[in-house]
Amino acid sequence: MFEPVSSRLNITLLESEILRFWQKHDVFHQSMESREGGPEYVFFEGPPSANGKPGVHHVLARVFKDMFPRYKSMNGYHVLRRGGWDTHGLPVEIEVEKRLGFTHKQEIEDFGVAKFNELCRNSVFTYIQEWEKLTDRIGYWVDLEDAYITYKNEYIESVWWLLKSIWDKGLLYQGFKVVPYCPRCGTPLSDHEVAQGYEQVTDPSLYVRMPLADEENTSLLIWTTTPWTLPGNVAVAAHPDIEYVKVALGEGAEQEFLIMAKSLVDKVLANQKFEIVKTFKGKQLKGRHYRPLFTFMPVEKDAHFVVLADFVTTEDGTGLVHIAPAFGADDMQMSIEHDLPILMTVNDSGRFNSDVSPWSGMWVKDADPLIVKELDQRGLMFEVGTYEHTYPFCWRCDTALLYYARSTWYVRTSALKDRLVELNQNINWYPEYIKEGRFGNWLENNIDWALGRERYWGTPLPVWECESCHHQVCVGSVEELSRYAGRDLKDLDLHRPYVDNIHFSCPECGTGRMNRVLELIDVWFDSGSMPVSQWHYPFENVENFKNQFPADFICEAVDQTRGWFYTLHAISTLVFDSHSFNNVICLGLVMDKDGQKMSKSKGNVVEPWDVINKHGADALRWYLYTAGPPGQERRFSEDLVGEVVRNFTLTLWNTYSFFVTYANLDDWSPSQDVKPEYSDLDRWLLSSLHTLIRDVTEAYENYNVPAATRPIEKFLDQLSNWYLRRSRRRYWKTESDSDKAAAYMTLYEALKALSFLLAPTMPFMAEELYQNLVRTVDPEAPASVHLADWPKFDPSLIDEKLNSEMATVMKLASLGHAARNSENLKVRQPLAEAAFVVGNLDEQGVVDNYADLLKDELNVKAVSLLGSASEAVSFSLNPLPKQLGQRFQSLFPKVRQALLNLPADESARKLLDGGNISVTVEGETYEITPNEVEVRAESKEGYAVGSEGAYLAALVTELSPELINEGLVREFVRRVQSLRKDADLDIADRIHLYYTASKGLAEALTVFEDYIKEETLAVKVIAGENPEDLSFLQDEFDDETVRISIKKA
RNA sequence: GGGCUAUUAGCUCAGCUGGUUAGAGCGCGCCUCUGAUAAGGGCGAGGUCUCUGGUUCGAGUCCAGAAUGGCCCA
Repeated sequence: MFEPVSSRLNITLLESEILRFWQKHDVFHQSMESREGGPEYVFFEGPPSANGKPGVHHVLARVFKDMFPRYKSMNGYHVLRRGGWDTHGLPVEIEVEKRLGFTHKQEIEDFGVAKFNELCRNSVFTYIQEWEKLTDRIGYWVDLEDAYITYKNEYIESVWWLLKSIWDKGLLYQGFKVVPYCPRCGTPLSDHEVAQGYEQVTDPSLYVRMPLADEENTSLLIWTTTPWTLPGNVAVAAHPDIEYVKVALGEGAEQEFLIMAKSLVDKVLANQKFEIVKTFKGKQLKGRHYRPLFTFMPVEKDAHFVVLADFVTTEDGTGLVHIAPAFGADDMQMSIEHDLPILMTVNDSGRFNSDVSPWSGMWVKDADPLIVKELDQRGLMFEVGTYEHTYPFCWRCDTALLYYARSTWYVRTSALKDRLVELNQNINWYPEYIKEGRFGNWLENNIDWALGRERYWGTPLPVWECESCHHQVCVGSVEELSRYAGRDLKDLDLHRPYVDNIHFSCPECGTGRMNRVLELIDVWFDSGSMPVSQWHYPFENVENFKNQFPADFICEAVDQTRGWFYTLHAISTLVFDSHSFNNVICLGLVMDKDGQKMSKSKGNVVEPWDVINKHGADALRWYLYTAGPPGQERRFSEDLVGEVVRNFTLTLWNTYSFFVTYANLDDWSPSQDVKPEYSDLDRWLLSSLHTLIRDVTEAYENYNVPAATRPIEKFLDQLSNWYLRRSRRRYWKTESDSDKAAAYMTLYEALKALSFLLAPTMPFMAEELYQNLVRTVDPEAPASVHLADWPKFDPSLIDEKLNSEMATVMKLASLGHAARNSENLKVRQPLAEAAFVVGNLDEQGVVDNYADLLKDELNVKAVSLLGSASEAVSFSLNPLPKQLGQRFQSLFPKVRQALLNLPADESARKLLDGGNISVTVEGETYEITPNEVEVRAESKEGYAVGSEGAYLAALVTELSPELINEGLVREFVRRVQSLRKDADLDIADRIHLYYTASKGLAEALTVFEDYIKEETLAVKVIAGENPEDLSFLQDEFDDETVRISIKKA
């Protein structure tokens, strides 16, 4: 006996019971332990940070991460699924700062770094319970009890080891560079951080005069959108080969001369009267001095002259670019090439320093209008407008970034660019275009990794520097640091401020004191180092690391291309000269219903719990797998999850519940003695099933998620709406013969296989099916479907011919229904005959071979094939472009026309009998085979016909009295059945049936009494009577009236 | 400005190396079937396959350009 299954499904109840079951039997850990000794399949968890709530986009990543480890486990692989948490970094600090009401770094210093970091450490897991609950509820199996945590000393020590390895290769260096800098956070941002914060802004657009020193009344005209950089100006750049002009503007005393690029004159001086006085190449401007706009700071070097540079363009502006070395990467390059002074007019809070007296202490962007005003008053402002462009903002605090010259630490990744690119060839990217596209391009354009962060809560950069001789050492372990310090530091917290308090004397000069450099490292280095650091390698777990590197599979959203995907790849390339992962699924971002990215800051994050509580985790998972290509962005819609439940889950459930109900009624089990005798329909279903197993397995091996899921939907549809619909009677007939055994066995095999095929994707439903269908009959079977083996397909059961034949049968049945419809012939009315036309000779056998099936489905007494000799239809020819086009190329249109000119009926008959026909085009005669022309059948008058392309179904519509009677009886039976249903009778309950009917119907009912008894499980049929104590149904149809009552026998 | 990617029915998506009637599901309207089904079946309305050129006997598909959305980089 199987556990009885209600036809109603309570999804959330079912899922919570399954969760309890897994927990009780510790199935997750068993799924790892039971596969120990098997080949390793390595999965890396990209660590999320638990100081924010998980959203739907996290669910997306987690369910994709889940399915492959489950699949591989079922295939005998040992899959460690170690979780991880990303715990360092600015986001954590910002949360704490907000709580403390801090707005500036100095407040942290005053508060005390030790205390501050303690608060950070405590806040890191604010939402960890939320994460654990959700992870558990969606069935994502990952080991969170044994998760790696990036703030642990062991983790940090491994990171230090990696940094030391990079240092030893000479790839860690300190440089002076203009970096995107957040003045509020007081730290430079890495490129991937900057990338997250571009916004459309409106900035001032200024055209400013720079009066030449040696030419009266003549100015260089420059353009800028950042007035605050003007006090730092030391030069103007011109392109050596662009044409410049001197133009005259105004009259008399008002007259002045401006210099700018020729091609921009019309744009800049639109609506103004001007005259070009002189045209010359940019190189002629070289070295021309102009009068500085501001002189706040002393200039020790020669400055304020024109330099030549290739980066100057004429896309906008004036073709003359103002250079402030402290505030632009190109500008800094110029200062190096031309030995220009660097004017640091702004402090590291983004405010003017005391030298810039009028605006000292003012936030530079606030000073913009004041600077404009001053220049205007001095007559230097030519034009002021506004300019819309994208400008970077701090991705966390939303402060405008400044490009600002800082000394900071870099990893010289650009030195290994070629290796990064080569090793990328070892990675399979899904979707594939990321490999050479987004990721490949990023590697090709690699720039050094800005590693330093001037912050508090993070992995300290383990570099110590001598106060006196500036000798630097990089420390790669606690043990090494202990040696330097001359005491055992194994209990030292490797965070600030504790590491900062470790000093020792300089090993180089022997006298100076060594201080740590104070910087932290980019948190992305933390997460990118997880293959190593999660094992505390090389200090421990050397074997584990070696077994678990590189990963076979990782999966995150596409925004990690420059994030985790890159840092994993970069670190493994730098340190191990290896790639870090073999296969990666790169998910598209989840958008809200309007196509906007979901993010915490926008507050449009969909609450995953709403969806799960309503539709269940399986349905949400299935939706995410099947909704579209994984790499494509997707708009999330809760309604579509509901559709999964209606179309897929409930269909599956009903099929399952049908099976269990009837199998129990018949006391059937897979081990019964009756030998099944499979029908064509059974063999077709098994063929489809094994085709499905083959295709799904192949899809998993290729990381093709839609191909691993969508075909299951199609199979289930065919199982439920064709196989089962066509087989229904086989289950409720009374005798338990070999045909019934075959029907049960086939359906059982299909449902059982589905439970395995669905295990990685719908783990809850799969478990339910498995427990009831497998475990109840085989207590020796593995305790869970997730501990069982993945099914193997049997090629001997795959019959392509059968598959295509059945497709034809389904098509004919569908046309038969269409034909009935066209004449309003309801299916309950039996008809004498249905006749079919099929497209080609090979398919003609189908009608005979599947005659019973077609008769039953269409409720007709006979089926036949309308041969070529038939008078019932007329034919036309449809020359097939694919075949004929390829054969005749440009001659095709003429051949086609020639074929259409042939007498259609005669040609069609030849073709239907397998013969060739010939056409003559331009004097040449060609033989045309039946494969090259489709024969189409069309209806003649007097038939109910349905047709599509070459296929046609025609129904004989004349009704004999017997057929009419049978139709009446069917109407009657249907009403009895619906009474049974309304009375809530069990499907096997016997009844007593009473009726009174009008004359014609009464006659029919007498003739078909046995049939009625069989269909309605009536042990007694009493005509002409409706007992008064029973309610009755009164109805009219086909000009007959009837009154029916039933009673449970 | 550059790169990647997408654009097919009201919505969500298929459409293989080019083949002439562009499909499915949902939704909508009409009809129908049913002792597994919250379902099923049939018909219908709904498409200039984003646009413009080109290649070809033939373009949703290939090429060039453009537009719009998304992401990334400047």
